[in-house]
Amino acid sequence: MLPLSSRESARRRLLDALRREGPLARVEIGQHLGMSPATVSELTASLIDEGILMAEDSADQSPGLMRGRPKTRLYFAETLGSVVGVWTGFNRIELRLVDSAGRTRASRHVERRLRNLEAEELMDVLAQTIATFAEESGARDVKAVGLACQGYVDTRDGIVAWSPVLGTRDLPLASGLSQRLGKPVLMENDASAMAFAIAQRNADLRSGRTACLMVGDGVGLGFLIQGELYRGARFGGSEFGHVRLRRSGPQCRCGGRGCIEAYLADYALHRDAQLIDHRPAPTLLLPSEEAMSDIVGQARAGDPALLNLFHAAGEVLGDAVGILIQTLEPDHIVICGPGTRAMDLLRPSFESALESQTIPELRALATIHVVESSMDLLTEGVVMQALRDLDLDLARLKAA
Amino acid sequence: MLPLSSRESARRRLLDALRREGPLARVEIGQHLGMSPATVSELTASLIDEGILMAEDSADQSPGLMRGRPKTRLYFAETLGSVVGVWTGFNRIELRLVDSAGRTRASRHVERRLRNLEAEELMDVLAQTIATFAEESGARDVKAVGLACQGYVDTRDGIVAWSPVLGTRDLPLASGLSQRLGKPVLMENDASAMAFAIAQRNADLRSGRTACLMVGDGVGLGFLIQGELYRGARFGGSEFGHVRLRRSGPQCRCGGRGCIEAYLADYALHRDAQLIDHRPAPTLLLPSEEAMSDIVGQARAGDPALLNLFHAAGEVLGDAVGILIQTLEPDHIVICGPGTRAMDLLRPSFESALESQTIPELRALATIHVVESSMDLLTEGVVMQALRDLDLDLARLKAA
DNA sequence: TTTGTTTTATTCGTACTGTGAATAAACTAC
DNA sequence: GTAGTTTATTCACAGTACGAATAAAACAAA
Repeated sequence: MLPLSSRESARRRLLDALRREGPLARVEIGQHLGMSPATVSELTASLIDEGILMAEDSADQSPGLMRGRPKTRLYFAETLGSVVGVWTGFNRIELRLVDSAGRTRASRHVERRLRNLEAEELMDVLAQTIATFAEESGARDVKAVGLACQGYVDTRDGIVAWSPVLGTRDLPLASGLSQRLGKPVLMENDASAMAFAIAQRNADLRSGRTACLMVGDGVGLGFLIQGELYRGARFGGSEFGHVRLRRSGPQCRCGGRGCIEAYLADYALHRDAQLIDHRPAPTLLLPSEEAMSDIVGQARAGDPALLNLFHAAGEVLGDAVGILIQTLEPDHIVICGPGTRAMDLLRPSFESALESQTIPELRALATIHVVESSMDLLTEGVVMQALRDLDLDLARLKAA
Repeated sequence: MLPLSSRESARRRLLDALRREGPLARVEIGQHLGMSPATVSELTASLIDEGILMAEDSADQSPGLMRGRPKTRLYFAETLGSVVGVWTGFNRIELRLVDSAGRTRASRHVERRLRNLEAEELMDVLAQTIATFAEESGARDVKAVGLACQGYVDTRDGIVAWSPVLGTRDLPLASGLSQRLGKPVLMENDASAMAFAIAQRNADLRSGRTACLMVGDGVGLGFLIQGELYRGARFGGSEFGHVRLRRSGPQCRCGGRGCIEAYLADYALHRDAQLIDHRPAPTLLLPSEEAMSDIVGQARAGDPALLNLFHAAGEVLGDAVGILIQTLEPDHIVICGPGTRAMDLLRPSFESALESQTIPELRALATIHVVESSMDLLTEGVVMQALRDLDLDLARLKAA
């Protein structure tokens, strides 16, 4: 939250690089980050001293076909413990156990719907689910929990002001879980977490401005400036999916009408597909991947009513991206999440809507990346953020 | 453009404070900026050495009712020269001559329409206008020119990709004028310039995130993070006015339909008011302030058709602010420009549209400021930016 | 085995920035 | 005058980063 000191930021960049790239020798770190060998030596010396990093045993080297002094790679100490990342979707909870080096040790998803629960019960269930997962994954050293969900998430105070997946408003979820689990709990908006995870895997996206539109269960936006998440006044990202694009459009889970989400989200497409067949409108649950594949398959086979649905959705996506381009002028636009499964169906109307909304000079600025990512990548993002927080805590602990 | 070194940023903050507050003693600078007296002494010593600042003669002090060593205030050296700020509107050019301390020495506006001119002629006319103004204002020491206009302005290269006020596309205006005037020319999007000027006058707006929506000739957005203009990938701010909010709304100057501007800008309100009276639709010129006052007056008197116009405009304004809140989550929203003259008429529908689009928690984040500002404030913003650039150039010159 | 060659890592001296504390300066009050 | 008060400068020091020199650890060649 508070601005990082020069040292802290160098330290963070160093540890970030090690998590992304795996073990690196000091020279390599210097090349990656543009630091002098002297600086890298000094930084790594204190990180090793603090027990965060370890130096590779020179014995276990790669084949002996290289000249010169061999590299000694640095890696994260196992003793640092691990972090559990959690995503709570509409009727599913994704869990991931990650060690301090950023390697996934275990992952699982649990079918569970939280919306019908009271605040206390909800937190009990969630805490229990996390604890069970950690135990059954054989983790004895969980240092923190990172939790992402849709909606307005106050990342600083760990309060969910409103979320379509929870029944209650202004829920102090972080403190509630923290109490139950005896560990710090860090909250994040889900689209922000996804944006961060995707940027960790693509260096291009970590330079300039990247707007990451996640389409799936809902529609969210994560915005990165130079690889760091943009933070608004209170809530991390923005619930961009609830921007109202059509004054009298279809019903949205937020209570409004014509939101971006009400056209593009899985639940919306599924609901509208059911309505075409005159079947009873389903509840607003997250439809299964099979159900969605089915709809996409029928549309690809030429079902005209379904094609219309995707046409309208693509148009809304084009308008949404147009707004982002005109407001933020990003260098990169990423469209990600399960919704990309139908990108071929969305594309024609997406592109024509985008064209009709922006001048060519502006459109040419942003590279549009379509990244097929599933929701479980999301837990990776929130874990990475939690790990970085832990790094910082460790540093400040030693300093005090 | 390139990130400032620690020293450069301290230096900039110091000079910014002096321009905003007028002459300050070293202690006062320290208090304003949270710097130690030692640091301020060191910084000011080199600024005085470089001839940028001067120390007040201890003789001309204020009344002798204070104890202790008297303050010696620091001020900008007169010898540093001045800067001309220019805004090109639809049929008006605003000019302002400012000295290095940020004080306005002269200002003027010229009625002139540039849209009908070819590129070369346009630049000739503009250069001539600026030169004449500078000469007639008795400025012999103009060091730079800052130029703001509506549209997609590439601030780095000084190219106007598209502007409703110019006839040509991708016009290299900065280099063209620079050649003709023999001085560096800095370009800026007009809403960005206005946002910067307004933030210079209100300290609150310089902390956190401030989205400044300028309504007048057109509709523009300037976005500030911690008092500094947000820069997109290429163009400074964003031509937010051309976000399309209604799929089949009124015609906009950009060629599209249903843009924010097509409801809110002066030309749009004026045009639609004429249409009500079945008078021939006027050309898309900037109507005079009198004509606009007339329309507002008739609406206040109860003309139902005009009230409808303002109702629709207010609704669009509410939607626009809603989008900003949901996308950027700013701490402050500023609505400024001549369009605020009708804020009383816009307000009811503005507020209901905003309410229907955002959840209360989110709406509560942003303070909405209505700042009645005319377009001539805009030249102040662009001049301030140009002065800061000059400061930096001076510093880098000395360093090399 | 010894002596280079090559690459990696550390150490050392230096430069820059920013700070607290001590000191100097410049005035008023009595 | 002298004491008191506020402002400005100086000085010693700490933190950070860097280039250059040096040390370390391997392989290659004689």
